[in-house]
Amino acid sequence: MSDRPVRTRIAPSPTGDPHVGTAYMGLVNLVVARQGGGQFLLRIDDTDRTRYRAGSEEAIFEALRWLGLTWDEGPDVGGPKGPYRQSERTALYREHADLFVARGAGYRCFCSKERLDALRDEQRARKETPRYDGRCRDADPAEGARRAAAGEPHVVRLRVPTDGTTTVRDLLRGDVTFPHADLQDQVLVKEDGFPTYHFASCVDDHLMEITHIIRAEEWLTSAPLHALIFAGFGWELPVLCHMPLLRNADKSKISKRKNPTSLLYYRDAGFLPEGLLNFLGLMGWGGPKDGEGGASREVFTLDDMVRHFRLAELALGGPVFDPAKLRHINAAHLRALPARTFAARALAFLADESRLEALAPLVLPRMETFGQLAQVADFFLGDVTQRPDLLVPARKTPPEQAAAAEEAWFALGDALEVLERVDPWTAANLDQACRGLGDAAPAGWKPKDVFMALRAAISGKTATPPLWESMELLGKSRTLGRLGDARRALPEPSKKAQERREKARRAPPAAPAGAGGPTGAPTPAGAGEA
RNA sequence: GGCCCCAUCGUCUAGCGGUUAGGACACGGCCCUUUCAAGGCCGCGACGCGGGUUCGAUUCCCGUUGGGGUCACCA
Repeated sequence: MSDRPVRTRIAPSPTGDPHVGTAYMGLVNLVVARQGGGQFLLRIDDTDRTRYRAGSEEAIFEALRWLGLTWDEGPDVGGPKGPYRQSERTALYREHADLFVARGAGYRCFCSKERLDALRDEQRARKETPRYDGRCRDADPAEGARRAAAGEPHVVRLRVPTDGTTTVRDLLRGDVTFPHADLQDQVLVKEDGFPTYHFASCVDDHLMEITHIIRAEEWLTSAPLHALIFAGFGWELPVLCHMPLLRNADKSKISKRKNPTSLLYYRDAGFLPEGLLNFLGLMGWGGPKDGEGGASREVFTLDDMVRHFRLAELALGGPVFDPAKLRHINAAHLRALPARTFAARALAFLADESRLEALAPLVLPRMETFGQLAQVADFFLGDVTQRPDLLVPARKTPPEQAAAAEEAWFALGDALEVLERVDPWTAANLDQACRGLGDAAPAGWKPKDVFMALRAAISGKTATPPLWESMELLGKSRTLGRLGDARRALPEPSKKAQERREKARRAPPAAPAGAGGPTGAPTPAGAGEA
């Protein structure tokens, strides 16, 4: 790491919308690479075929390009260390897995999933930390090789020393020590032959000559595993740096439940890339200290950041992502635009020709002059002021309103869950997916009340073009964003009420057929490591 | 629960042994103004707690509390 040129990377996985955390990591990694005169790479971490979402990779490219976080090497631009898509590197992983096993750093494990599940349940019942019991650990490697060659399904595991500790040096926190007793023989290659994150990432970081691994703090506890993998290969470990996690207002890890997290949302809602980047740069950092007497300045550009940012001085408290502050920073950048630039960018934001074309069939029947366009199309063109009063059925009497607000909160939550899974985002699909929502209407609500709540949430009014067409045109990120806004405009039900509701949902009295209702817990946004 | 990380105004942060603890957002007030913004001024508001170390702790150490993360053939 000493005199090699600085090389950093982000490795998002294409499992959903491009995440604001990806942009945060991208920003820091880009800045550090630029400061070191090196390269910033983009690697797509798509080793989990079950979570892969079509179009997600393109959306990541698009969002990062929009932000101006351009990569020097990546799947689309190529580079000397490619390929940069992990699914295209399987031969490399297989080769390295064999080498790893040959070196005795890992071993083949033939335990069945059933056995491991049973083991885990047992351990949990005894209130122990679930971990692999090492049954295959000391089997004869030659025997393992023979069974593997015979095509017997198996995984490859890391051989963690039975005693002692591993200490990793984090750039921001110093040495962090993990007893091996708390680690387990992690799976490195899955039964399907694909590597797990841990393995692929280490192999790639080495082969791509990454010098600084800058990633989110959630990875800190797997750092010793990675250190062991690098050591197993006899490779030099890059500099490790774990960044604090972006937080919701309640300090939990940022989530789409409590914040818009999709970069596409911020783009479509009319934030400037330089504004969002600036705001992200403020997370953990006070801005360039180039003011009077070294005063810090919190409105700055990417170039300023490259000039002044000091990774080692980053604040470690998990910063709360505050939309109000983001708007303020964005406003500063907006107001600095020369009139000419403003005009060009405003035009680009409002609508390109194809978007106006799509708008035509929805607004034409509802307008007589262009003078009425803005009024009819207001919620397509810009932000909406939420009207909590419109989210509950109009005929509810004032005493019923409070209870109805709670019902609306839950109904919007259900809608959010259903809508998140709609792909592709078309009116027909939306219609199909939301059928069950009407049937699942709260007691005392008619199906149309639920759809009126959705209408009010996306538009702030009760008279609009057809719901599904409107949602389609509005786009997924903004639709979900507004539903979330509407929900936050309502008082949040008590924890108790939420638990009660959760329980009722798990054991539905009579699930309406084809309701498509929410079943399993939704997977949290896969920001990947970036 | 085990392990790991973290801790200055409600929020983002400055501070790196001696400061009236600074700035920004938000909030409140005033000014400017035909209105609303923007802008200017003022105000509100923080070192979680307990031990040490030290002449002196927001700052260093330990503990505690609180928050967060992580414990998958997901990343």
